Amino acid sequence: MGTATGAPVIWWVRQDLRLCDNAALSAALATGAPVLPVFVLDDDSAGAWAPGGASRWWLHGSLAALSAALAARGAPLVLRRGDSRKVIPALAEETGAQAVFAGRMYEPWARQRDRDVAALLSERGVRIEGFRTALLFEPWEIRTTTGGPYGVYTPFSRACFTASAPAQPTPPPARIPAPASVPASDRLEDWQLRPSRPDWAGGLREAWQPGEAGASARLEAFLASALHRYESLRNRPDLPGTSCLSPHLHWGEISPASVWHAAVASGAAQGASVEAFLKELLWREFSHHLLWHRPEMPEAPLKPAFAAFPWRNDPAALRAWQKGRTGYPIVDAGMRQLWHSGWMHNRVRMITASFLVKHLLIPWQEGAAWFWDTLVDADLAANSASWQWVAGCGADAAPYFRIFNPILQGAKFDPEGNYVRRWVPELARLPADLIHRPWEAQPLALAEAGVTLGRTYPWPVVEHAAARARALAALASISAEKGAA
DNA sequence: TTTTGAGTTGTTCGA
DNA sequence: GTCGAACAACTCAAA
Repeated sequence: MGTATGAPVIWWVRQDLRLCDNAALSAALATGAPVLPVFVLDDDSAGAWAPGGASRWWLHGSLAALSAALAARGAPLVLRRGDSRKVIPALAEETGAQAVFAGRMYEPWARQRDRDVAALLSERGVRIEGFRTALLFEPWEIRTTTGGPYGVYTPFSRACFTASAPAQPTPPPARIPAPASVPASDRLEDWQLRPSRPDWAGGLREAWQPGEAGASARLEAFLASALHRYESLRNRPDLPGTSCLSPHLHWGEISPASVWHAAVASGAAQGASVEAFLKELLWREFSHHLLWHRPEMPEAPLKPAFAAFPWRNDPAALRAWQKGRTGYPIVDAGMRQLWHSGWMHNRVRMITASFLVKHLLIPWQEGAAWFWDTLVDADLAANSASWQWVAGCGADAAPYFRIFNPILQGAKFDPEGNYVRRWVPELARLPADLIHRPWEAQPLALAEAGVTLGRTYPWPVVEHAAARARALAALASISAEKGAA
């Protein structure tokens, strides 16, 4: 191991805000040169897919945590803002760096940007190397027997289980040799990633601890208390049955390989629950697989027939959905949990998304845009793939007749009504058998619970049976047979 | 090339 | 109240 002197190499930190199990960082360290960690806030390149409000709040915390962890190991984090096509080559020039190491990104805009940056660096004789830091498998590694990409989840997951297991995670470096001269950095505070006027982030602060330490703590808590019952309780929004790792995984504060191996090692005795959890990690992989092979996925339906779907333009209904005022308690609870905490239980994401798309016939892109702005785990691959799946226009999509009944779903997965009570407090005093359908309650029962429909809580914006019939008719209008007739 | 079985997460209706 | 079938047609993946 030589001493760290001379020109540095750049570790370009992106969605891999961690020191553990980071192949890009390891490769930078392996050169023996001083390492300069750099993060670029590149809203220019991301365009419409720049991080939304909740994601920016998270990013601030995660960068602060990474900066502190790096400082403790002797290396300062350099922050720069602007188009990476300018910032990265300029930094290489300024520091004399001959190499740049980065974790790969898979968003279409990021792929284009990274190609451009590589070309610009190449002109200057600087090399850039990409590493797999965000996924278990590269999207192009998993292939069907004929060599093509998968379009159906189950065979994709089987191929992943058959492929060689992801490598064991590597420990964090004890020390990171800093360059003798460190270029100027922006102040994180000056980026104003956190809201101030008004400060709406109180619920986020309560719920989350961004950063690598927070990610590890969340994983440990999940392994200790919920993994062994994951298969049965993961659908219960009223109970802490899920891992809540999604934002940590999105920002790369923990590697999917770390999560994979921890689950396998800790839950060996509860095979079914471990397998159910690993399959969720593979859904994340599948989303990236789809985005890689179908880069139009965030904007356009994967099934072309849906271009002719009779979507409605209904700003008032969209607003009611966004604000949790649809009159369907399980839907409103989910939308308010999202607004308050930046996160929503997966079961409720399906219910609320189905409601927007099928009961209200509002384009899935509107829902995806709202989630993009409000979720702390907003991820282009997962968000786009999941909305398309619910809408029926995606890969392996839900059949046309699968229209969630928000009353039945509420009764089935929030049987005591405690999830609704938590997020829709004006209904808290209704008994469990009425809380998911307050409009059917007798006047006396409503009065005893202090509920006045239309005043303390809205009437349903649409009637379920009528909305279901309307959705089925809309779907029939784009079916192949109908189109040919 | 052709064939075959299958496809995350559901609801409703009628027996 | 419970239970099983119907609900389209299509595409995918593998044999």
